[in-house]
Amino acid sequence: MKKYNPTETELEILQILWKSGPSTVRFINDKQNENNDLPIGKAGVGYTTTLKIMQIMAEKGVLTVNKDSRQHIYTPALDEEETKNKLLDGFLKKTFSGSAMKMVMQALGNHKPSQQELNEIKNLINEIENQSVNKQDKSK
Amino acid sequence: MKKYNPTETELEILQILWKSGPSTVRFINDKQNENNDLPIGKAGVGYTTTLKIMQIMAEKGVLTVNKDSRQHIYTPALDEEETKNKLLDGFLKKTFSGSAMKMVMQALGNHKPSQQELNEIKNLINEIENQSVNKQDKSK
DNA sequence: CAGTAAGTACGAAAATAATCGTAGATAAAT
DNA sequence: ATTTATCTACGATTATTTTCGTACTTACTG
Repeated sequence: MKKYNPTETELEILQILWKSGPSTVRFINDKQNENNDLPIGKAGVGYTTTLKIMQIMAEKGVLTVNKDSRQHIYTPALDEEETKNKLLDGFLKKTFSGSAMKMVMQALGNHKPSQQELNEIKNLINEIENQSVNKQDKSK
Repeated sequence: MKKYNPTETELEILQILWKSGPSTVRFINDKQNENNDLPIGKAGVGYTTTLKIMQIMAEKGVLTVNKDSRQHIYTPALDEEETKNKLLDGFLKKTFSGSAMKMVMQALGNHKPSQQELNEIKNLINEIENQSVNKQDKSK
């Protein structure tokens, strides 16, 4: 299994697909252009640009495509969470010497989380701790 | 102030500089080639490649260079923490829709931190909580 | 059915990043 | 004082990613 890394644009497209489900090129292209609210004079991404990228992605196997109807329907072939984990991993290696802790610390220290968010984390930490203490029947 | 984003290679060089302090091209190039332990047949990064990149970085103002001696000495012109924060921010936007929490949760859930690491985080959380409790009139 | 709108296919240009070869200058070694 | 090693300068090449123009094809409208 070779290592695949989505490019910027590919990732943007994947995100839209993960969020909205299988879509046409038209839909994706519209989303791209409304997301990146463009400066006054500047045009958005051309339709054929998006098309081309998505065709390439399909070639690579990153998307599957249903050609039954004229408007081809593209579906992400990669698991969202797994892909994000890989991206996170690569980012960690490059930027924080692979230390998730360093990054978490920096993210927490930097981003001033709300009390609610802090609680979420505390809960998660508790879960993790309990898990390792009594890993007996945790079938949740 | 325009937004600058180091490329892969530039970041690698910055990391070495941040870690080791002002350095010559030779030093950086050596580090690069010992870090990326290369597959048997494959050569490392050429010296002039590293040189060229660093010259470009200097042009951009990302590095400063002292040319007093023949071996030019390069120094990072960007603050490490600030730069990493920006990178983190960009990564969050692209990959986790800008939610630091989502990412932290995924990082924690994924990487199975040690008890020691968990404690560090708990401490940090406590610090943050106390901070917001004590400084009452802190309008955010 | 004619004409327009909306798709896909695909080659090729433009933009960006990374690599290297070669030349010339300076220092070090013998 | 030669020769050899080490540097910098810099153009040019390669690789990768993104963008788009153009040609077809198929649907829709009247």
